[in-house]
Amino acid sequence: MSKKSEHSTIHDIAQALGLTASSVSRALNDNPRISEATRQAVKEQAEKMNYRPNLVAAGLRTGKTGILGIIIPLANRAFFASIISGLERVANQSGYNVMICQTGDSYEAEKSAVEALLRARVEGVAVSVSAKTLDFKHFDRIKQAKIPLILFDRTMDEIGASEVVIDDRLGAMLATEHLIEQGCRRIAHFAGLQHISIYKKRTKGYLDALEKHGLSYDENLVVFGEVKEGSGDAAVNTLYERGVSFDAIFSSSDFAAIWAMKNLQKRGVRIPDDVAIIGFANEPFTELVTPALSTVNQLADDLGSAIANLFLEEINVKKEQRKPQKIVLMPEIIVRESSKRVIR
Amino acid sequence: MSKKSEHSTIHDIAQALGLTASSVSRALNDNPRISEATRQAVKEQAEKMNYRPNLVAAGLRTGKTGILGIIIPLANRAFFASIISGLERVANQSGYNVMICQTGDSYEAEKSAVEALLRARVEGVAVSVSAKTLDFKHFDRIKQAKIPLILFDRTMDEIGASEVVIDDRLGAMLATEHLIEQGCRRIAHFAGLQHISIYKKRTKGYLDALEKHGLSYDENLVVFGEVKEGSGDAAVNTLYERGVSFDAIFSSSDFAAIWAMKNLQKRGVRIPDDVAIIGFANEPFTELVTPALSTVNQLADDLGSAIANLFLEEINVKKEQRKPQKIVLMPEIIVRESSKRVIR
DNA sequence: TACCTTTGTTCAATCGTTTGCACAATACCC
DNA sequence: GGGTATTGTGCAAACGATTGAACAAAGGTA
Repeated sequence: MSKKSEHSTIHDIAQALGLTASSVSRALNDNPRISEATRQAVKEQAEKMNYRPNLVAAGLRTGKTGILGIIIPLANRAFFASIISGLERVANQSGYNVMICQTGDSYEAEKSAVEALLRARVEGVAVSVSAKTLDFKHFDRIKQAKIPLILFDRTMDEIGASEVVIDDRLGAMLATEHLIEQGCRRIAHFAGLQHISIYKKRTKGYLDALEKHGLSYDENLVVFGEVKEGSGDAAVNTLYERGVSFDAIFSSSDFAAIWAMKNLQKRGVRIPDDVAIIGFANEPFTELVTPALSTVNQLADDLGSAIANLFLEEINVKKEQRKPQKIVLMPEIIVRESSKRVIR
Repeated sequence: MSKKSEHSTIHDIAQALGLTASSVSRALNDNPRISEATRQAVKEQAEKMNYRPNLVAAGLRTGKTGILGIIIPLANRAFFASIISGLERVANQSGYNVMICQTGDSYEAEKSAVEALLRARVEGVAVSVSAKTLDFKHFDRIKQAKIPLILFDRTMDEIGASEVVIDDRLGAMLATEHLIEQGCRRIAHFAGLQHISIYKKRTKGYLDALEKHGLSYDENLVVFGEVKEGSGDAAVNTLYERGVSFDAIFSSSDFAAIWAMKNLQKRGVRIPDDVAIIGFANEPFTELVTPALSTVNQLADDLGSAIANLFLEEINVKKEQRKPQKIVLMPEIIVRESSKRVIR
């Protein structure tokens, strides 16, 4: 019983049945060039011997490891966690495993993550580009390896890879229009850093909505800069310092929205009656705060499964004629108490 | 330039330098049996040729794939996401990659996750056992493979594997004591399903704290049953139906705590002055609700890194004499507004 | 009977590394 | 100078699967 290895191999099965390894291999893979009788016998014996195919050996021979790589800034963030979840679920259904690498938003870590995945010979890589990444040579290595490269969330046109994203402009537009429908006319906007494309697009959506409904743009209503937790608090202060009046806020981030809400509540402002608020991302906490925060659903789980599906599609296309695709998911707004005014 | 493979191999390097693959291999691995001169030459050439070691080939030969597997119910849950994050970070520092499998709390999925990871020849597996898992044969296969098996969060003594957990009893005790220190004397408890060990331990901690401080146990103050989102709401109703008075709640789950808080707020109960509340888990939303929810920090990230460290330790121990270890992390309470009464 | 298919199996090479062993060249010791 | 270490490389066999090609046995056809 105690072999050299802990696992039985196709050779062991072959020996037990008086066959060769090749026949066993073909039997297990349902190759037509094998008789039904031996196929059965082999499978029974495999079961009996607790045979478990060695994907490493098979991978060496075939070049297919059945592994997908994903590179993200931080696994411990709701958005990325959902993407991983969706990606793994779909990939797994097709027999693929998922390997994850975190960059901590460091350029160096991103580079070494790419190398690590290529060394492991993954069959494809999905990346949310690190915020600090400015050059893209390390992604060329993925293309040189001729495996699918799929960007999501934070994409970079320069790389010329497939993309899976949501329509940020549309999401922002829907959010802003919703506020307008609630009767709001002076809608403030927390815009985020504009060199990051998703924030730029959200601001575009805000502006488009205003224009569509004939509202004029007042630059005093827009606060640029990071949209992290504390900044929502600061942004409200900024609006007050400017002495500008507003009856709604569309924040490009749920975090900033929540802190803005806290600030306003402290000031005695009623939400949504005095100021309606809507955020962006559908972070888990948004439905737990009081009042529950309206937001834009980023469909993170769907993004993950879309990535997996695109990968499965690309993997079967001849590498040479693989054209970068762009998949755009349509976000939906989730209306909760923070923006739902009583019917006038 | 266009070889059969997309990657250069040690043979290519060897050929370019008039050496053999074995020497190249030794040079790259800093084997002492190689001259400094050729070591240099090989490394330069490798760099020049964009050589990337094929971990699949090496893994086949050595049996070491450099991959760690983790099996969790759902990646998209803050606690597990943090564990993944901590695990990946530490594992990565030691050159390991992480492969994840989700079970969706299904027994079947758990079984096939084990198989998938074993087929991929991971060097160790960390598992949070699915809620539906009642027999453990599939874990035997991991032990048969003689690789480290580490259980976390939901553990099962029956399996006889190493464990990394937090001291749930202590966390609960600290939480309850904190409430007592705030002057609370009639502390309600949302206990969760008692056949799940973590909830049982938390209830134990609650009882221990009461006893330590000479408070008598009133069964009317304890609500058993699931501690999911809606159930916090129902639990408060139950307390009112029982007509029992209480000045604090220790909930074994943040979710139940938050819904309890919402319920109480609707009833006009002031928090923390009328009822102080503390939850368990330090879910991300706890600091965002109003009032911010006190809770017990589960140290998920630390759990993840502890798992990685234990793995790294066990991997170097002769498989035969690997003894199951148990690592217990000490949780801390995080006091926020929901339980911090003004100094009397 | 001779020849051609079809069917099922074996043979042997291959994927890219690692590694025990052999072996040559040089260094060391008395 | 003869014998023994020491040092640096090469040889060749793994690791466990896959796969094109060869081949034997059986069946089919004229």
